[in-house]
Amino acid sequence: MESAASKSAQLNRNGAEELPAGSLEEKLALAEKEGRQLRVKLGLDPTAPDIHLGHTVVLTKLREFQDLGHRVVLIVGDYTARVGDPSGRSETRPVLSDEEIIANANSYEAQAGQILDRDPDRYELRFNSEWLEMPTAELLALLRTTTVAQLLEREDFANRYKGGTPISLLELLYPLMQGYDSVAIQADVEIGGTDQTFNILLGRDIQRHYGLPEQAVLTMPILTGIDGVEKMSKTKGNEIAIEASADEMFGRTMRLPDEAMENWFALLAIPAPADGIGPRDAKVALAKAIVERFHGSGAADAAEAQFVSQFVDHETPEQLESFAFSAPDGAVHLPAALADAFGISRSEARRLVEQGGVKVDGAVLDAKQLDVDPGLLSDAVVQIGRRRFKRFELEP
RNA sequence: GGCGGGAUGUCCGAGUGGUUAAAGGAGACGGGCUGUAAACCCGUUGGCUCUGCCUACGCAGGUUCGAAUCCUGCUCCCGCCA
Repeated sequence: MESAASKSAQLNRNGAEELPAGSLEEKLALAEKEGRQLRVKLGLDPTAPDIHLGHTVVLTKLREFQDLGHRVVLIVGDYTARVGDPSGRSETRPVLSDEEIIANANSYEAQAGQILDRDPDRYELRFNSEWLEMPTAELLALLRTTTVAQLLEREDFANRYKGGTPISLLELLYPLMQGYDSVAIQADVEIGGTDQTFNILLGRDIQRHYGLPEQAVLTMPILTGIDGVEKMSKTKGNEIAIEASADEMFGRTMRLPDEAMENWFALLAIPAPADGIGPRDAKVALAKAIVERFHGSGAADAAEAQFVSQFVDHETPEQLESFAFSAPDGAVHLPAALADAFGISRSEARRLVEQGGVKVDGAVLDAKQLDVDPGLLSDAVVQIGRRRFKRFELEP
C-alpha cells in the first residue's frame, strides 16, 4: 500500500497550496490508522447550473480522493443562495426560489457525475439549509467565533473597505456560514479554488471554536478562460461548458493562447506532450484530450478531423442546417434573408456583405449588390465569416 | 437626520447648449496573414424600406431655433458627518 506521504504528494502535485503544510499527509495517515474514510468537502454555488472546465479542476481533484477510497461531501449552498448575495454595488443577484435551487442542484449533480464517482459509499450531497436554518441563539454563537478585524484581513474586503466601496453585512457573514458547513459535516479536508483560501481557512478557526479537529485545506489554482487571462466564467463568455458539443470544445480549446496551455495541461490533469512538439500540435493534443474526457475518443478524432477540414483546409462542413427562403417579388433582399437565416440584424447583415464576409458556394458576394436573383441562393451554401454556414433552399 | 456625489451605447468610461449615433478602451464581428477559432495588422460595431429616416445618454415634464449637456419633480445608487 502506498504511504500517506506519497499519496499526499500525488494529491498536491498540481495544487496551489496545502494549508497548513503537511496537514494533508497527517489526515491521510490518521484515516489509515483509524481505518476510516476522510470526509472531503466542496461547497457549491447553486446559482450556476452550467459547469465548465474551471469547475472540473476541483471536481477532478475530488475524484482523486474518491479513487483513494475517501468520501466526497458536496454541499449545495441553498440557504446562502436564498439569502441572496448583494455583492458589489452593480447588480443585485436574484434571490432564487426553492424550485430553482433544487433544479440547479440536480443539474449540477448530473454534470458533476461525469467526473465524480457517485457510489453512495464515496459520495454525499447535502443542502446547507439543513443546519443553517438555525435559531438566533445559535447564530449568535457562530458570530462569536469571528471578529471584524479577522474578516477585514481578506484582501478584497480590505481593499473595498479602504476604497470606500460598500461591503454588505451579508457578505461578511458568508465566510462564517461556509465555515459552519465544515462544522456541520465534520470535514477533514476542504478543497476549493485559490480564491476561496480565506473562507476555507476561516472554516478551520470555526471548527476549532466548536471543539472539532481543523480541516486540512487544499486549494487549486484558477483555470484561465479561453482568453488565457481571466478566470474562466460564464459571465465573461470565456468558458468551455462540459455540456458543449465535441466540435465546440475542440474549437474553443484551439482558441486558447499558446502561453496558457501549460496552465490547462496541469490543472486538467492531462499529461503534457513531449518537449519539442510544436505549440499547434500541443494544442491539438490538449483539445483532443478534453473532448475525449467528455465525449469519448471517437468523438475526439472526429472533432479534430472536422476542425482541420473547416479551419485549415477551409472546406465546407458536410452537415449543414438548411434555411428556407422565399422570393415572392422575384428578387431576394440579402440583408433580410441573411438576418433571418443567421439571427442577426439586417444592418449587421448588410455590413457583412459590404465587408466581403459573405460567400455563396465559396464565392464572395458583390459588396454592392443587396438584391439578388433567387437562383443564386437556391440550393446554395451560404457562409458568413469563417464558421457560420447554412444551406439555402428556395421555398416554392 | 444633515451635506455632497452619481445614473451614458454589450461592458468600462469621456463628454456641461449646436459639426454627438455620442471620444477612448474592452469585448464581439469581418478581412488579411498564419501553425489554430493563437499572435499580429486593417476595418466594422443602435435600428431600418439607407446618399435618407427612426430611436438612444435613469424616469416624467420644462426652457431653447437647438439639450446627454440648463431648470423642476421623481426613482435608484454611493460617500461623508451625526
